[in-house]
Amino acid sequence: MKLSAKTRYGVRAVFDIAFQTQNCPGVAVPAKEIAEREKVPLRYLEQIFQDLRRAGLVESKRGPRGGYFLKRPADKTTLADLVVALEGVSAGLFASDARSDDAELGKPASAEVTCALWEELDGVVQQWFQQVTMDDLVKRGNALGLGRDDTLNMYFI
Amino acid sequence: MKLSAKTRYGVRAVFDIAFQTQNCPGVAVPAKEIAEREKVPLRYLEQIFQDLRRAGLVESKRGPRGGYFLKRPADKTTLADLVVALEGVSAGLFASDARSDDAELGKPASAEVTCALWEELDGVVQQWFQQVTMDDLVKRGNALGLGRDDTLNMYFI
DNA sequence: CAGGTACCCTACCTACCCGATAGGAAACGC
DNA sequence: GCGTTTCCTATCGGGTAGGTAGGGTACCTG
Repeated sequence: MKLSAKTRYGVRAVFDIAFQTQNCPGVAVPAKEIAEREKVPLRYLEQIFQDLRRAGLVESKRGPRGGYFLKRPADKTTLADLVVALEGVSAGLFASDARSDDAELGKPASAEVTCALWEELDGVVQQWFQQVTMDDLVKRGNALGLGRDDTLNMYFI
Repeated sequence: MKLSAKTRYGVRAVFDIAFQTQNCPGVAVPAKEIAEREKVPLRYLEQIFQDLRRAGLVESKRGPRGGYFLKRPADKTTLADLVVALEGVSAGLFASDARSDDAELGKPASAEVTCALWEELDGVVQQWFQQVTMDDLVKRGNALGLGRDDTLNMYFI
């Protein structure tokens, strides 16, 4: 009953990109910088970004001046997208295991009731995930007065 | 991002008692019967019931004719009670881990935003858990026409 | 009071998976 | 071509979920 560190790292990482590049969308942010700011092991963060890239949420640019940037605008990427990409579950965060209980020969008497229950919970949670966009988080960051790294904005002077 | 089998088993077990004794509340249901109906390993189910008993959700009676029965009426026991008792988390199902990220020296830049996020999610989920009672589940079971075991009602003829 | 029933307590074990580290290859920019 | 940065794969240690086991204790019945 908890989110994996992978997902939490991933949310922080994507938020970091969205926040840092809110004035210059599409600019690549190197993983190294993100790792330092967000206190995520670099080599582990790289793996996370691979998952995000394969899921079509970020794109990458190699070599100097390379890094990662959002494929879609920040208000089109939801927490649900991240969770699905990183938690490794397509649909049914809670219900999935309950299903396997039935699959085994001889389903429990109360399966009809409890399975429906977990699916409802899934619905509630997924709906909540879907209505939180990265842009929402950026706005929150601004409201809290979080600091941006200047190096990115340099090129806009 | 999933409930443990322990919690799922526990929900089924408590539902089983509530459902079987809906016409004769307070009658003890032996673990052995529950284990068979709900397809839960008996020795494991016993452990689960110990947690539930210590949490004050069920009471037990030893010896022949013994078993477990609900301490409170079914409409006063919520899913939240069960989850707290079995998942081993007092408060903060999601937020707990995010906290420890901060605790480590050098908190990530986005901690202010993301921690608040997980706490909100906690709130949503916990609220949902709190508004589902065992009695609700019993009603669902009846609506679905689930079968009760006759042996308990025998004594009411 | 004897013996079976059923709960109770503690220890232990094992397979899985999360989180992380590592090595090296491929692309890119200057 | 040389440094930078992403990309791919393998590996690995530790924690824990899930279940087994053994023995004890209360209770009822005959």
